[in-house]
Order: sequence, then C-alpha cells, then structure tokens
Amino acid sequence: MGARDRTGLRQVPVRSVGVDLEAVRTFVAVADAGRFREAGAELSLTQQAVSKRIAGLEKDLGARLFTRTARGAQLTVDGRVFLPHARELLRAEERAAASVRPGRRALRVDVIGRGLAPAGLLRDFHRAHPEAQLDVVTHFLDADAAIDAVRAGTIDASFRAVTTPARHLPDGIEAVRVHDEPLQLLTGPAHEFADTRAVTPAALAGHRIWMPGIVTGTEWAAYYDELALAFGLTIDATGPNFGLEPLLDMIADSPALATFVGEGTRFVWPADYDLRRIPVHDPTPAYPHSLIWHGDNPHPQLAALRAYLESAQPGQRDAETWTPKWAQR
Amino acid sequence: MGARDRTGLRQVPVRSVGVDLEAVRTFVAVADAGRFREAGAELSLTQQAVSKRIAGLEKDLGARLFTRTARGAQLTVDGRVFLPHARELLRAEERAAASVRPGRRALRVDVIGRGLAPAGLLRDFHRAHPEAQLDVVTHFLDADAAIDAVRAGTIDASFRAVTTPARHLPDGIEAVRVHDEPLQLLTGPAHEFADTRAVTPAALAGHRIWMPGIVTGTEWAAYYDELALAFGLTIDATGPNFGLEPLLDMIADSPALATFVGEGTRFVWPADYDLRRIPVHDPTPAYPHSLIWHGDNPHPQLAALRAYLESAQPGQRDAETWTPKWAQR
DNA sequence: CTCGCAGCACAACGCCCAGTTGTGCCTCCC
DNA sequence: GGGAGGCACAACTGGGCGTTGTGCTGCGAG
Repeated sequence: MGARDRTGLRQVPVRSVGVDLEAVRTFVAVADAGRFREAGAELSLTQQAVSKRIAGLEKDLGARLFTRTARGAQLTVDGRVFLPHARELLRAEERAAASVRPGRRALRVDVIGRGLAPAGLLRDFHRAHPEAQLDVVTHFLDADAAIDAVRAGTIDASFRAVTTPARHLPDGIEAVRVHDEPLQLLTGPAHEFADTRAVTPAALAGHRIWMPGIVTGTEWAAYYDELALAFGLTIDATGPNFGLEPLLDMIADSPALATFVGEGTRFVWPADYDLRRIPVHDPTPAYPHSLIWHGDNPHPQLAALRAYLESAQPGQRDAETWTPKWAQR
Repeated sequence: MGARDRTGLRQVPVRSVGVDLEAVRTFVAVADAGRFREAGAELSLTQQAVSKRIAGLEKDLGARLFTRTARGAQLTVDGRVFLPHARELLRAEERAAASVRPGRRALRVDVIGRGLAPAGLLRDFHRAHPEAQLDVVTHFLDADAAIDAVRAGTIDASFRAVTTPARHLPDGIEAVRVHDEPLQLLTGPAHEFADTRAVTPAALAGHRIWMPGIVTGTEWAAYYDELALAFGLTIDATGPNFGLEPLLDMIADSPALATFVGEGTRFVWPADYDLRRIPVHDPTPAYPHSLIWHGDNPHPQLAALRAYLESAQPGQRDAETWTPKWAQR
C-alpha cells in the first residue's frame, strides 16, 4: 500500500473497525429518506442525533457517506457502495436474532450430518420455501437425545431412524417415515468390486467393511449391527473417527477396505479421489429416515416442512428393500 | 403465536432487536476460548466486562447462550445455533467496512448494467478469485463520468466503450479492449424475424428498433447512432426508460417492435415471455467493451482483474464484425 | 473430607458518550 | 432580500459500560 491514498482521504493506521449497527440502521434510513430529519423521525431521534451518528459512522469507516446539501443529504459514491453492504448487514442481524428469538424463532431441525440425505431434503425444502427461516443443527448424539430436545422444544424437528415402536414414543412426540435411503458400497479403484455394476449383501460376507466413528448405542449402530447380523457381514466400527478425509483416503488406496454410504450422501471433496459407488441390490439395504416432531409445536414452518416432505417423497422402498426389524411396518 | 412458549422462556413483547456487534464479537470469542477470562484477555477486557456483555446479549436476544460451569462456559443449543449467524454477522461487518476502507478498500468496478456482459465477466472473475473483495457499481451516466471517477480514484476500473482516441485520454488513464460483444435482435413471437435463424443489418432497414432509455451524449448513444447511420436503421431511442419489464412487455406482444441486446445480456426474468434472440450476421455488429483504469492505481486486485481479462478473452471479432469507426484499431 | 483454586456473578463507582435542547450558518427559492 | 428548510456545532445531562473489589460455587488434590 502506498502512502498516498487515491481516494483523497488520509489513510488511517490499521484499526480493526468496530461498526455500530445502530449507526448503520440510521445510515440506511437517511439513504432512504434523503433527509436527516425525516430519517430521525422514523427512528424517534432528533436531526442532531442522526447527524452525530452519521458523522460517527463516517469517522469509523474513514469515508464520507453523504454530501450535505441545502435540500437534504445525497449519497456519495462511497455511500452508494456501502449501502447494499449496510442492508445485508441488517439482514444478517435480523437472521441472527431470528435464530434464537423466543417463541417464534427460525425453524430448527436436527440432522445426523450436513452431507447426508436429510440435509439434502432440507436444502430442497428451503429452495421451495425461500422465505422460511431455517437452522440446521447437528449436535445431538443419537435419536434419544434428539427426541429429548424435541420434547423440550429446544429444536422443532429431527431426522432420525426410530428404533422404538411408535406407541413407546414419549407423550406428544410424533414420527413419520419420510425417506428410505438405499445404501451403496464405496470402494477405491483397486477393490474387488470396483468395476461391478452391483453387488448383493450376501456377496459382501467376509469382506471387510470399515465404518469408523460409529458410536455404540446410537440408532445407526443398531442399524448396522442388524445389517451385519442379517447378511453375515463384517462391519468394523472400531477405531476413533478422524473425520471423513482419512477414511476416504484409506478406502481410495485399499484393495480390501470398503464402506457404506447412503445414496443421497454428498461429498464436498476437492478431487473426489477415484472412488466408486456400487449399488447394493437383491435386497437393497435402505436406511429409514423419519421426521420426528412434537404434536403441540405450533411453528408454522413445521407444518410447511411436513407438508413438503409428504408431497415430495422420492423413490420409496419396494419389495426388494431390506430394513431392520424395528423399522418394518 | 400462543402465549405459552415451548422454549421455556417467557415471550417478550415485540421489540425490534438491536444487537450490539461488540457483544457478538465477545460472544464468538467466548465460544472459541471456552472461558470468559480468556476471551476477555483477547479483547483487552476484564472477565467482569465479558460477563456483562454476554448477559446483555442474552437479554437482548431473550435466550441463554452459555451454561456457566465451574470449568468455563459451555454453549447451549441456542448458543450453538446462534454461533454461525454471529460469525456471518462479523464477516458481513468486515465486508461492509472493506467496501469503503480508505487506501485498501475492495476493488470497485463500474459497469453499465448488472445484467450485461461486463457484469458477467466480473462474476467469472470473482469465481476465479473468490478471495477478492469486489464491489460492482452502476451509477455513472456515461464513459466520461466513469473516467473522471477513475481519475479521482473513486472507482478502480470501468467497463465502457471508449469513443476517444487513446492519445486523448486524460493523463494516466489507460484503456484496453477486453470484449467485443455481438449484438442480437430481440423480438416477440409475432415478429417477422421471430423464426429466422439470423438476419443481416441491412435487412433491418425500415424496421423499427426500439431502445428507450438511451441517453443522448452517452457512449452507447454514439454507438447506436453510428450503427443506425451505417445500415440505414430506424432506431427509436425516444421515450423515457420505464425499466426492462415494460420494454420486454411491449416487445413480446408486438409484431413490429424489436430491440438489440448484447449476446451476453442475462435477463433475470420470471417467465422470460416467449422472446427470441436472433443472431445478426454479415456483418455482426459488436459492442466494444474496454476496461479503463488508472496506471498509478496500486490496487492488487486490479492487476489480477487485468490479468484475468487478458487470459480469458472469449470470441473476439473477426472479419465479419462491424464496430464504429472510433472503435476500429 | 476439606481446603484451595479456578471461574463466573454481583456491587459500587467513575467516566465517557449518546442524545437532547438551543443556536448558527448555508443554500435555494420566491 | 428575506424566509424557510436543512445540517453542524455547543453545552448539558443521564445512562450505560468498563473497572476494581468481593462473594459464591463446584471440582480436584491432598
């Protein structure tokens, strides 16, 4: 950076700017009204207070935002550039406040992971209802913890596999199966099944399936336990979960290791390695996602979400689908 | 909204929330550090001040953000949901401040319109350099006003057609042709040329071309004046500019009206009507976009933009291209 | 079990700043 | 030329924010 400043204003020493949101709000009001006094009236402020706020904001930013004329305030070029950022800042404030606003906060939905199928359903829902304020939450260990949170009203809904019979769910808790997600085998290019078009679960017996990070006691542990039992699979769930990267790393290089992924799982991966997704058929193991919510929850977007999921159910399970006993209807 | 509140906190009366950014910054610091005291140290605050700020934020929001334990502060569910919003809020603040920060603000580039080809080039540049802070500006009437702003350092660059010979540009101002954009004829389905694959400029003689909103004295007025003169066209630039919608509305319904659009013009239109874009050939009129900047401008992203435009020049004009005399090299 | 420590909340105090009233100055327009 | 509308400056005041000082609680070590 040169010492000379092409904007004509002297360059201030590096000072992390602390912008005052009230000043920003005032700035937007003045930009809209065109006059300090009128903007002040909207904010229940005197003209002098508005003048001070704007002056303070200009000093904080180090740039002139308005040219003061005898007939009002006109935006400078800096002001015009700043204006959309100011509006975005206020929108971000509104969204932030809406995320925790008691009584009518944004819809808060729990999912297992951000890359898995339920998160995709939520993305689609948000596309269909852009006006809906939505917060996706991922920090509950298992279905029971999520159900507790739903019961307490901490979250509004949860996508989970429900291992409990409906009649044993806590009072008021409702659950509806919304998506049966076919499983696929994920292998590296050197794996025996890398180039086959499909495998059967039975053919996987004896092969090592590695799924680190599965926590005992969770509903997905229950799912994979029963899956392994049903088809004589070797599902290795030991070892700490180092995250997705080391797992894919191992699988990509290994001729023997493979793992299961849901059909709807999206990797956000730089190179995507050279991983193969092999469909599993005859029967197709499917992971049963249910939406869980509280019947008394009056959140309007909750009803919208339920309606959306009901209308947009993609390929459901057929006769060739396998699900655990506790998920069979 | 019911009187009962499922979150367990009493519902406060509707009060437009005014969030304090310093409190939000403190919140993020505490969330990262896990302890009030440690967060305070980073912000040069005492533990008590941090405690007050967090308490104030919680009161403003109406939600508890931390559970205080004997070994530090732990995020509540509300806190975890709020955290990403808080970070985004601070990022938005940073971007807003960066847009006008004197001496090293975001790169500020002027274009004629947000839907036209130069804006598309800027979008592509931003995709290629996501780290670049970029502000697109549209409020200069003509090339001369934009050049003045570039000279003054108010903006860093401008996409314009330059009608002045290079040697007559103001001192220090540089300009490089970056894109010759073929023109197309935009018609409704009832227009005579609606179903032809291409037209020649000469064939348009006598047909009415309507381009309201063209301001006399601008460089695009000069372009269309010379285009009309060269091929005997009737370009009707009278009438106030009511915006794009009424124009497209008229054209869509009219068997006689048409207009010119650049090949790179993107409509952000709900239905897009049933408008046809007819290529114009033999010769193809092309609009000459130049990038204009100040040679002394040290902005690092300006160099990056110039390099990008140089490397990514799409289909340039060929022998079959027509440009005004002042644009011929 | 008990003591000590780490960590947060509450209380009192002082200062700074945001907003108010009062006023002056400028520009545009009649 | 004068009046009106619009913004800035000055003086004042009250509340809020940060500080120091202190109390309370839970956990772990001895």
